[in-house]
Amino acid sequence: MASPPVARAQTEEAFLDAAERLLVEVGYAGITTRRLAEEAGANHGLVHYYFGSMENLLARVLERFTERMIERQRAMYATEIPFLEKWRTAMLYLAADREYQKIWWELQALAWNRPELQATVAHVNEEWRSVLTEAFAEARERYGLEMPLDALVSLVITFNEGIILERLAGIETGHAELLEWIDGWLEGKEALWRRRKR
Amino acid sequence: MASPPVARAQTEEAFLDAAERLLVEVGYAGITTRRLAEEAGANHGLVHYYFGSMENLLARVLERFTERMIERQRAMYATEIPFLEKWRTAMLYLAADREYQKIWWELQALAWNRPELQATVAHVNEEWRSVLTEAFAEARERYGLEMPLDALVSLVITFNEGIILERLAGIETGHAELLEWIDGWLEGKEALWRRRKR
DNA sequence: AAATGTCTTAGACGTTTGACTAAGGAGGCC
DNA sequence: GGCCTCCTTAGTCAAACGTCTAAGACATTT
Repeated sequence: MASPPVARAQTEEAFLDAAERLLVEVGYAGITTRRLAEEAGANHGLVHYYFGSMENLLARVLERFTERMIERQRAMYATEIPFLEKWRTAMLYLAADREYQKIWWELQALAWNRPELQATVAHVNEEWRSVLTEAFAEARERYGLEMPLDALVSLVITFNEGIILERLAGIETGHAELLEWIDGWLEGKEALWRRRKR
Repeated sequence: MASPPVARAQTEEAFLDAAERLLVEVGYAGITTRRLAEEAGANHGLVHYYFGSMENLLARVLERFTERMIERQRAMYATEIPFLEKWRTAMLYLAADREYQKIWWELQALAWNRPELQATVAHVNEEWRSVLTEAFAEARERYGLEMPLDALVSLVITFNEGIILERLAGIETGHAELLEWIDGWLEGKEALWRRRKR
Protein backbone atom coordinates (compact mmCIF):
# COMPACT_ATOMS: atom_id res chain seq x y z
CA MET A 1 0.00 0.00 0.00
CA ALA A 2 1.14 3.50 -0.75
CA SER A 3 1.41 6.03 2.04
CA PRO A 4 -1.99 7.32 3.17
CA PRO A 5 -2.12 10.74 1.46
CA VAL A 6 -1.36 9.16 -1.92
CA ALA A 7 -3.80 6.33 -1.39
CA ARG A 8 -6.49 8.77 -0.37
CA ALA A 9 -5.94 10.88 -3.45
CA GLN A 10 -6.15 7.76 -5.58
CA THR A 11 -9.36 6.62 -3.95
CA GLU A 12 -10.87 10.07 -4.39
CA GLU A 13 -10.02 9.89 -8.08
CA ALA A 14 -11.54 6.42 -8.18
CA PHE A 15 -14.77 7.88 -6.84
CA LEU A 16 -14.79 10.66 -9.41
CA ASP A 17 -14.01 8.22 -12.22
CA ALA A 18 -16.76 5.90 -11.03
CA ALA A 19 -19.19 8.82 -10.91
CA GLU A 20 -18.42 9.64 -14.54
CA ARG A 21 -19.02 6.06 -15.56
CA LEU A 22 -22.34 6.04 -13.74
CA LEU A 23 -23.35 9.32 -15.37
CA VAL A 24 -22.91 7.57 -18.70
CA GLU A 25 -24.65 4.41 -17.58
CA VAL A 26 -27.60 5.57 -15.50
CA GLY A 27 -27.57 9.37 -15.28
CA TYR A 28 -27.15 11.58 -12.25
CA ALA A 29 -30.43 10.58 -10.66
CA GLY A 30 -29.30 6.95 -10.48
CA ILE A 31 -26.14 7.63 -8.51
CA THR A 32 -26.29 6.69 -4.83
CA THR A 33 -23.48 6.51 -2.31
CA ARG A 34 -23.56 2.74 -2.16
CA ARG A 35 -23.71 2.16 -5.88
CA LEU A 36 -20.95 4.65 -6.43
CA ALA A 37 -18.77 2.99 -3.77
CA GLU A 38 -19.33 -0.39 -5.37
CA GLU A 39 -18.41 0.99 -8.80
CA ALA A 40 -15.28 2.59 -7.31
CA GLY A 41 -14.39 -0.53 -5.34
CA ALA A 42 -14.32 1.43 -2.09
CA ASN A 43 -16.23 1.67 1.15
CA HIS A 44 -19.46 3.60 0.95
CA GLY A 45 -18.69 5.48 4.15
CA LEU A 46 -15.81 7.19 2.42
CA VAL A 47 -18.14 9.24 0.26
CA HIS A 48 -19.16 11.09 3.36
CA TYR A 49 -15.65 11.09 4.86
CA TYR A 50 -13.97 12.44 1.73
CA PHE A 51 -16.58 14.67 0.20
CA GLY A 52 -19.11 15.40 2.90
CA SER A 53 -22.04 14.54 0.65
CA MET A 54 -23.00 13.21 -2.76
CA GLU A 55 -23.85 16.75 -3.75
CA ASN A 56 -20.29 17.92 -3.08
CA LEU A 57 -18.90 14.92 -4.87
CA LEU A 58 -20.89 15.72 -7.99
CA ALA A 59 -19.73 19.31 -7.76
CA ARG A 60 -16.17 17.98 -7.75
CA VAL A 61 -16.91 15.81 -10.75
CA LEU A 62 -18.21 18.88 -12.54
CA GLU A 63 -15.11 20.91 -11.69
CA ARG A 64 -12.68 18.23 -12.74
CA PHE A 65 -14.54 17.58 -15.96
CA THR A 66 -14.69 21.28 -16.62
CA GLU A 67 -10.91 21.61 -16.46
CA ARG A 68 -10.46 18.76 -18.90
CA MET A 69 -12.98 20.17 -21.35
CA ILE A 70 -11.35 23.57 -21.39
CA GLU A 71 -7.90 22.07 -21.92
CA ARG A 72 -9.18 19.99 -24.78
CA GLN A 73 -10.99 22.83 -26.45
CA ARG A 74 -7.97 25.06 -26.21
CA ALA A 75 -5.73 22.38 -27.64
CA MET A 76 -8.07 21.71 -30.54
CA TYR A 77 -8.29 25.25 -31.82
CA ALA A 78 -4.98 26.69 -30.62
CA THR A 79 -2.64 24.77 -32.90
CA GLU A 80 -1.28 26.46 -35.97
CA ILE A 81 -3.27 24.65 -38.61
CA PRO A 82 -5.64 26.12 -41.20
CA PHE A 83 -9.18 26.88 -40.02
CA LEU A 84 -10.76 24.23 -42.20
CA GLU A 85 -8.66 21.55 -40.55
CA LYS A 86 -9.58 22.79 -37.10
CA TRP A 87 -13.20 22.62 -38.05
CA ARG A 88 -12.89 19.09 -39.36
CA THR A 89 -11.08 17.96 -36.23
CA ALA A 90 -13.83 19.48 -34.12
CA MET A 91 -16.47 17.68 -36.18
CA LEU A 92 -14.64 14.40 -35.74
CA TYR A 93 -14.74 14.86 -31.99
CA LEU A 94 -18.40 15.75 -32.26
CA ALA A 95 -19.07 12.46 -33.99
CA ALA A 96 -16.88 10.30 -31.78
CA ASP A 97 -17.08 11.35 -28.16
CA ARG A 98 -20.50 10.14 -27.13
CA GLU A 99 -19.57 9.14 -23.60
CA TYR A 100 -17.83 12.42 -23.02
CA GLN A 101 -20.93 14.26 -24.21
CA LYS A 102 -23.23 12.16 -22.07
CA ILE A 103 -21.24 13.06 -18.97
CA TRP A 104 -21.27 16.70 -19.87
CA TRP A 105 -24.99 16.92 -20.45
CA GLU A 106 -25.88 14.88 -17.41
CA LEU A 107 -23.93 17.44 -15.40
CA GLN A 108 -25.75 20.22 -17.17
CA ALA A 109 -29.13 18.65 -16.50
CA LEU A 110 -28.08 18.40 -12.88
CA ALA A 111 -27.19 22.09 -12.90
CA TRP A 112 -30.65 23.02 -14.22
CA ASN A 113 -31.91 22.21 -10.75
CA ARG A 114 -28.86 23.27 -8.72
CA PRO A 115 -28.28 26.95 -9.35
CA GLU A 116 -25.03 26.87 -7.37
CA LEU A 117 -23.53 24.70 -10.12
CA GLN A 118 -24.54 26.97 -12.96
CA ALA A 119 -21.56 29.30 -12.57
CA THR A 120 -19.20 26.40 -13.27
CA VAL A 121 -21.17 25.35 -16.32
CA ALA A 122 -21.26 28.92 -17.54
CA HIS A 123 -17.51 29.15 -17.14
CA VAL A 124 -16.95 26.26 -19.54
CA ASN A 125 -19.32 27.85 -21.97
CA GLU A 126 -17.44 31.14 -21.83
CA GLU A 127 -14.14 29.38 -22.40
CA TRP A 128 -15.51 27.51 -25.38
CA ARG A 129 -16.94 30.74 -26.64
CA SER A 130 -13.67 32.62 -26.39
CA VAL A 131 -11.77 29.84 -28.13
CA LEU A 132 -14.30 29.74 -30.94
CA THR A 133 -14.45 33.50 -31.16
CA GLU A 134 -10.75 33.62 -31.90
CA ALA A 135 -10.91 30.83 -34.45
CA PHE A 136 -13.93 32.24 -36.21
CA ALA A 137 -12.63 35.81 -36.27
CA GLU A 138 -9.95 34.48 -38.57
CA ALA A 139 -12.38 32.44 -40.64
CA ARG A 140 -14.88 35.24 -40.87
CA GLU A 141 -12.35 37.63 -42.30
CA ARG A 142 -10.76 35.12 -44.61
CA TYR A 143 -14.06 33.97 -46.06
CA GLY A 144 -15.73 37.37 -46.01
CA LEU A 145 -18.71 36.30 -43.89
CA GLU A 146 -21.24 39.02 -43.29
CA MET A 147 -22.61 37.70 -40.01
CA PRO A 148 -21.43 39.50 -36.86
CA LEU A 149 -18.84 37.48 -34.98
CA ASP A 150 -20.96 37.18 -31.81
CA ALA A 151 -23.88 35.83 -33.75
CA LEU A 152 -21.73 33.46 -35.77
CA VAL A 153 -20.14 31.96 -32.68
CA SER A 154 -23.51 31.54 -31.02
CA LEU A 155 -24.87 29.83 -34.09
CA VAL A 156 -21.99 27.38 -34.20
CA ILE A 157 -22.13 26.61 -30.48
CA THR A 158 -25.88 26.19 -30.33
CA PHE A 159 -26.23 24.00 -33.37
CA ASN A 160 -23.44 21.81 -32.06
CA GLU A 161 -25.27 21.50 -28.76
CA GLY A 162 -28.46 20.67 -30.57
CA ILE A 163 -26.81 17.90 -32.54
CA ILE A 164 -25.33 16.37 -29.41
CA LEU A 165 -28.63 16.50 -27.59
CA GLU A 166 -30.69 15.04 -30.37
CA ARG A 167 -28.22 12.21 -30.53
CA LEU A 168 -28.51 11.59 -26.80
CA ALA A 169 -32.18 10.95 -27.46
CA GLY A 170 -31.37 8.65 -30.37
CA ILE A 171 -32.16 11.17 -33.12
CA GLU A 172 -29.77 11.64 -36.04
CA THR A 173 -32.00 12.77 -38.87
CA GLY A 174 -30.44 15.45 -41.02
CA HIS A 175 -27.21 15.68 -39.09
CA ALA A 176 -25.01 14.11 -41.74
CA GLU A 177 -26.62 16.27 -44.44
CA LEU A 178 -26.03 19.42 -42.45
CA LEU A 179 -22.42 18.67 -41.57
CA GLU A 180 -21.61 17.60 -45.09
CA TRP A 181 -23.09 20.71 -46.57
CA ILE A 182 -21.16 22.93 -44.15
CA ASP A 183 -17.98 21.07 -45.00
CA GLY A 184 -18.48 21.55 -48.70
CA TRP A 185 -19.45 25.17 -48.23
CA LEU A 186 -16.31 25.85 -46.21
CA GLU A 187 -14.24 24.05 -48.82
CA GLY A 188 -15.68 26.31 -51.49
CA LYS A 189 -14.94 29.40 -49.41
CA GLU A 190 -11.42 28.16 -48.81
CA ALA A 191 -10.83 27.58 -52.53
CA LEU A 192 -12.15 31.03 -53.31
CA TRP A 193 -9.81 32.56 -50.77
CA ARG A 194 -6.83 30.69 -52.22
CA ARG A 195 -7.64 31.96 -55.71
CA ARG A 196 -8.02 35.49 -54.49
CA LYS A 197 -4.72 35.31 -52.61
CA ARG A 198 -2.71 34.61 -55.76
CA MET B 1 -68.64 15.21 -5.59
CA ALA B 2 -68.92 14.30 -9.25
CA SER B 3 -69.61 10.73 -10.24
CA PRO B 4 -66.56 8.48 -9.79
CA PRO B 5 -65.35 8.08 -13.37
CA VAL B 6 -65.26 11.84 -13.86
CA ALA B 7 -63.61 12.44 -10.50
CA ARG B 8 -61.00 9.84 -11.25
CA ALA B 9 -60.18 11.39 -14.60
CA GLN B 10 -59.88 14.76 -12.92
CA THR B 11 -57.56 13.43 -10.25
CA GLU B 12 -55.43 11.72 -12.86
CA GLU B 13 -55.10 15.03 -14.65
CA ALA B 14 -54.25 16.67 -11.35
CA PHE B 15 -51.39 14.20 -10.98
CA LEU B 16 -50.10 14.90 -14.45
CA ASP B 17 -50.38 18.66 -13.94
CA ALA B 18 -48.59 18.39 -10.62
CA ALA B 19 -45.84 16.34 -12.24
CA GLU B 20 -45.30 19.07 -14.82
CA ARG B 21 -45.05 21.68 -12.12
CA LEU B 22 -42.51 19.59 -10.24
CA LEU B 23 -40.50 19.06 -13.41
CA VAL B 24 -40.19 22.81 -13.62
CA GLU B 25 -39.46 23.24 -9.93
CA VAL B 26 -37.13 20.39 -9.03
CA GLY B 27 -36.55 18.22 -12.10
CA TYR B 28 -37.50 14.61 -12.69
CA ALA B 29 -35.10 13.27 -10.11
CA GLY B 30 -36.85 15.20 -7.35
CA ILE B 31 -40.30 13.74 -8.00
CA THR B 32 -41.44 11.15 -5.47
CA THR B 33 -44.88 9.63 -5.07
CA ARG B 34 -45.51 11.45 -1.82
CA ARG B 35 -44.32 14.84 -2.99
CA LEU B 36 -46.30 14.46 -6.18
CA ALA B 37 -49.43 13.53 -4.26
CA GLU B 38 -49.03 16.53 -2.00
CA GLU B 39 -48.61 18.82 -5.00
CA ALA B 40 -51.69 17.28 -6.61
CA GLY B 41 -53.67 17.43 -3.39
CA ALA B 42 -54.40 13.73 -3.53
CA ASN B 43 -53.54 10.56 -1.67
CA HIS B 44 -50.13 9.13 -2.43
CA GLY B 45 -51.46 5.62 -2.74
CA LEU B 46 -53.37 6.65 -5.82
CA VAL B 47 -50.17 6.96 -7.83
CA HIS B 48 -49.88 3.21 -7.69
CA TYR B 49 -53.60 2.61 -8.03
CA TYR B 50 -54.02 4.83 -11.09
CA PHE B 51 -50.71 4.47 -12.89
CA GLY B 52 -49.08 1.35 -11.50
CA SER B 53 -45.78 3.12 -10.89
CA MET B 54 -44.04 6.48 -10.99
CA GLU B 55 -42.33 5.35 -14.15
CA ASN B 56 -45.65 4.83 -15.93
CA LEU B 57 -46.90 8.15 -14.65
CA LEU B 58 -43.94 9.96 -16.14
CA ALA B 59 -44.46 8.12 -19.40
CA ARG B 60 -48.04 9.44 -19.38
CA VAL B 61 -46.79 12.95 -18.71
CA LEU B 62 -44.49 12.61 -21.68
CA GLU B 63 -47.29 11.38 -23.93
CA ARG B 64 -49.71 14.09 -22.92
CA PHE B 65 -47.06 16.78 -23.29
CA THR B 66 -46.09 15.37 -26.64
CA GLU B 67 -49.61 15.73 -28.00
CA ARG B 68 -49.79 19.34 -26.89
CA MET B 69 -46.43 20.20 -28.40
CA ILE B 70 -47.35 18.74 -31.76
CA GLU B 71 -50.65 20.56 -31.81
CA ARG B 72 -48.95 23.83 -31.01
CA GLN B 73 -46.26 23.41 -33.58
CA ARG B 74 -48.76 22.56 -36.26
CA ALA B 75 -50.89 25.55 -35.37
CA MET B 76 -47.95 27.91 -35.44
CA TYR B 77 -46.73 27.11 -38.90
CA ALA B 78 -49.92 25.93 -40.55
CA THR B 79 -51.75 29.25 -40.71
CA GLU B 80 -51.77 31.17 -43.95
CA ILE B 81 -49.41 33.97 -43.04
CA PRO B 82 -46.12 34.94 -44.74
CA PHE B 83 -43.06 32.94 -43.74
CA LEU B 84 -41.36 35.88 -42.03
CA GLU B 85 -44.30 36.28 -39.69
CA LYS B 86 -44.30 32.58 -38.86
CA TRP B 87 -40.63 32.83 -38.03
CA ARG B 88 -41.17 35.80 -35.78
CA THR B 89 -44.01 34.10 -33.95
CA ALA B 90 -41.82 31.07 -33.41
CA MET B 91 -39.04 33.26 -32.04
CA LEU B 92 -41.46 34.93 -29.66
CA TYR B 93 -42.44 31.54 -28.30
CA LEU B 94 -38.78 30.65 -28.03
CA ALA B 95 -38.20 33.69 -25.87
CA ALA B 96 -41.31 33.37 -23.74
CA ASP B 97 -42.06 29.74 -22.90
CA ARG B 98 -39.39 28.95 -20.36
CA GLU B 99 -41.51 26.67 -18.20
CA TYR B 100 -42.74 24.80 -21.21
CA GLN B 101 -39.16 24.28 -22.32
CA LYS B 102 -38.04 23.18 -18.89
CA ILE B 103 -40.68 20.48 -18.83
CA TRP B 104 -39.74 19.30 -22.28
CA TRP B 105 -36.04 19.04 -21.56
CA GLU B 106 -36.51 17.40 -18.20
CA LEU B 107 -38.51 14.76 -20.01
CA GLN B 108 -35.76 14.44 -22.59
CA ALA B 109 -33.08 14.12 -19.92
CA LEU B 110 -35.23 11.40 -18.38
CA ALA B 111 -35.40 9.66 -21.74
CA TRP B 112 -31.61 9.65 -22.06
CA ASN B 113 -31.64 6.96 -19.39
CA ARG B 114 -34.94 5.26 -20.29
CA PRO B 115 -34.63 3.95 -23.84
CA GLU B 116 -38.30 2.92 -23.86
CA LEU B 117 -39.23 6.61 -23.79
CA GLN B 118 -37.02 7.62 -26.68
CA ALA B 119 -39.50 6.60 -29.35
CA THR B 120 -42.02 9.11 -27.99
CA VAL B 121 -39.41 11.86 -27.89
CA ALA B 122 -38.30 11.01 -31.41
CA HIS B 123 -41.90 11.21 -32.56
CA VAL B 124 -42.19 14.82 -31.43
CA ASN B 125 -38.95 15.60 -33.15
CA GLU B 126 -40.17 14.09 -36.39
CA GLU B 127 -43.39 16.08 -36.21
CA TRP B 128 -41.53 19.29 -35.59
CA ARG B 129 -39.23 18.39 -38.42
CA SER B 130 -42.02 17.78 -40.87
CA VAL B 131 -43.77 21.02 -39.94
CA LEU B 132 -40.54 22.97 -40.37
CA THR B 133 -39.67 21.17 -43.57
CA GLU B 134 -42.89 22.36 -45.14
CA ALA B 135 -42.45 25.92 -43.92
CA PHE B 136 -38.83 26.12 -44.99
CA ALA B 137 -39.39 24.55 -48.38
CA GLU B 138 -41.43 27.63 -49.16
CA ALA B 139 -38.88 30.00 -47.64
CA ARG B 140 -35.97 28.29 -49.32
CA GLU B 141 -37.47 28.67 -52.75
CA ARG B 142 -38.70 32.18 -52.19
CA TYR B 143 -35.37 33.41 -50.89
CA GLY B 144 -33.21 31.31 -53.17
CA LEU B 145 -31.27 29.56 -50.41
CA GLU B 146 -28.63 27.17 -51.63
CA MET B 147 -28.59 24.90 -48.59
CA PRO B 148 -30.35 21.55 -49.02
CA LEU B 149 -33.71 21.50 -47.27
CA ASP B 150 -32.75 18.63 -44.93
CA ALA B 151 -29.66 20.45 -43.78
CA LEU B 152 -31.47 23.75 -43.38
CA VAL B 153 -34.18 22.25 -41.21
CA SER B 154 -31.60 20.46 -39.06
CA LEU B 155 -29.69 23.68 -38.62
CA VAL B 156 -32.78 25.56 -37.52
CA ILE B 157 -33.92 22.85 -35.14
CA THR B 158 -30.54 22.27 -33.56
CA PHE B 159 -29.66 25.89 -33.00
CA ASN B 160 -33.07 26.43 -31.43
CA GLU B 161 -32.43 23.52 -29.11
CA GLY B 162 -29.02 24.91 -28.26
CA ILE B 163 -30.45 28.28 -27.36
CA ILE B 164 -33.07 26.73 -25.11
CA LEU B 165 -30.51 24.56 -23.37
CA GLU B 166 -27.99 27.28 -22.78
CA ARG B 167 -30.74 29.33 -21.26
CA LEU B 168 -31.73 26.50 -18.94
CA ALA B 169 -28.20 26.75 -17.57
CA GLY B 170 -28.48 30.52 -17.27
CA ILE B 171 -26.46 31.36 -20.38
CA GLU B 172 -27.71 33.94 -22.84
CA THR B 173 -24.55 35.33 -24.39
CA GLY B 174 -24.86 36.01 -28.10
CA HIS B 175 -28.47 34.84 -28.39
CA ALA B 176 -29.96 38.25 -28.99
CA GLU B 177 -27.25 39.10 -31.52
CA LEU B 178 -27.86 35.90 -33.41
CA LEU B 179 -31.63 36.19 -33.49
CA GLU B 180 -31.51 39.82 -34.47
CA TRP B 181 -29.12 39.16 -37.29
CA ILE B 182 -31.27 36.34 -38.63
CA ASP B 183 -34.31 38.56 -38.43
CA GLY B 184 -32.61 41.33 -40.37
CA TRP B 185 -31.22 38.89 -42.88
CA LEU B 186 -34.65 37.39 -43.50
CA GLU B 187 -36.11 40.85 -43.83
CA GLY B 188 -33.52 41.65 -46.48
CA LYS B 189 -34.32 38.45 -48.34
CA GLU B 190 -38.01 39.21 -48.12
CA ALA B 191 -37.51 42.72 -49.51
CA LEU B 192 -35.42 41.32 -52.34
CA TRP B 193 -38.14 38.83 -53.17
CA ARG B 194 -40.80 41.54 -53.19
CA ARG B 195 -38.74 43.64 -55.57
CA ARG B 196 -38.14 40.72 -57.85
CA LYS B 197 -41.82 39.81 -57.90
CA ARG B 198 -42.84 43.12 -59.39
C1' DA C 1 9.09 -0.35 21.30
C1' DA C 2 5.64 2.77 22.44
C1' DA C 3 2.85 6.55 21.25
C1' DT C 4 0.60 9.37 17.91
C1' DG C 5 -2.33 10.76 14.42
C1' DT C 6 -4.54 9.52 10.17
C1' DC C 7 -7.08 6.50 7.29
C1' DT C 8 -10.29 2.64 6.56
C1' DT C 9 -13.69 -0.54 7.67
C1' DA C 10 -18.05 -2.67 8.92
C1' DG C 11 -22.00 -1.74 10.78
C1' DA C 12 -25.85 0.87 12.97
C1' DC C 13 -28.98 4.83 12.98
C1' DG C 14 -33.23 7.00 11.68
C1' DT C 15 -35.48 8.53 7.41
C1' DT C 16 -37.55 8.14 3.08
C1' DT C 17 -38.59 5.55 -0.73
C1' DG C 18 -42.03 2.79 -4.01
C1' DA C 19 -45.24 -0.60 -3.52
C1' DC C 20 -49.07 -2.63 -1.57
C1' DT C 21 -53.39 -3.67 1.41
C1' DA C 22 -57.25 -3.78 4.46
C1' DA C 23 -61.06 -1.12 5.85
C1' DG C 24 -64.38 2.25 5.15
C1' DG C 25 -67.42 5.14 2.13
C1' DA C 26 -69.93 6.94 -1.84
C1' DG C 27 -72.91 6.28 -5.78
C1' DG C 28 -75.54 3.54 -9.02
C1' DC C 29 -78.67 -0.44 -9.77
C1' DC C 30 -82.22 -3.76 -8.72
C1' DG D 1 -84.05 0.34 0.96
C1' DG D 2 -80.43 -2.83 0.42
C1' DC D 3 -76.90 -4.68 -2.23
C1' DC D 4 -72.81 -4.23 -5.03
C1' DT D 5 -69.13 -2.24 -7.26
C1' DC D 6 -65.70 0.96 -7.44
C1' DC D 7 -63.00 4.49 -5.26
C1' DT D 8 -60.39 6.57 -1.51
C1' DT D 9 -58.04 6.63 2.66
C1' DA D 10 -54.62 5.73 6.12
C1' DG D 11 -51.34 2.89 7.20
C1' DT D 12 -47.95 -1.11 6.67
C1' DC D 13 -43.94 -3.23 4.53
C1' DA D 14 -39.31 -4.27 3.14
C1' DA D 15 -35.71 -2.15 0.80
C1' DA D 16 -32.59 1.42 0.03
C1' DC D 17 -31.10 5.72 1.31
C1' DG D 18 -27.55 9.38 3.45
C1' DT D 19 -25.24 9.97 7.48
C1' DC D 20 -22.49 8.94 11.25
C1' DT D 21 -19.57 6.23 14.62
C1' DA D 22 -16.79 3.04 17.06
C1' DA D 23 -13.01 0.09 16.46
C1' DG D 24 -9.07 -1.32 14.37
C1' DA D 25 -5.13 -0.97 10.90
C1' DC D 26 -1.44 1.50 9.35
C1' DA D 27 2.64 4.41 8.76
C1' DT D 28 5.25 7.77 11.07
C1' DT D 29 7.40 9.95 14.91
C1' DT D 30 9.49 9.81 19.41
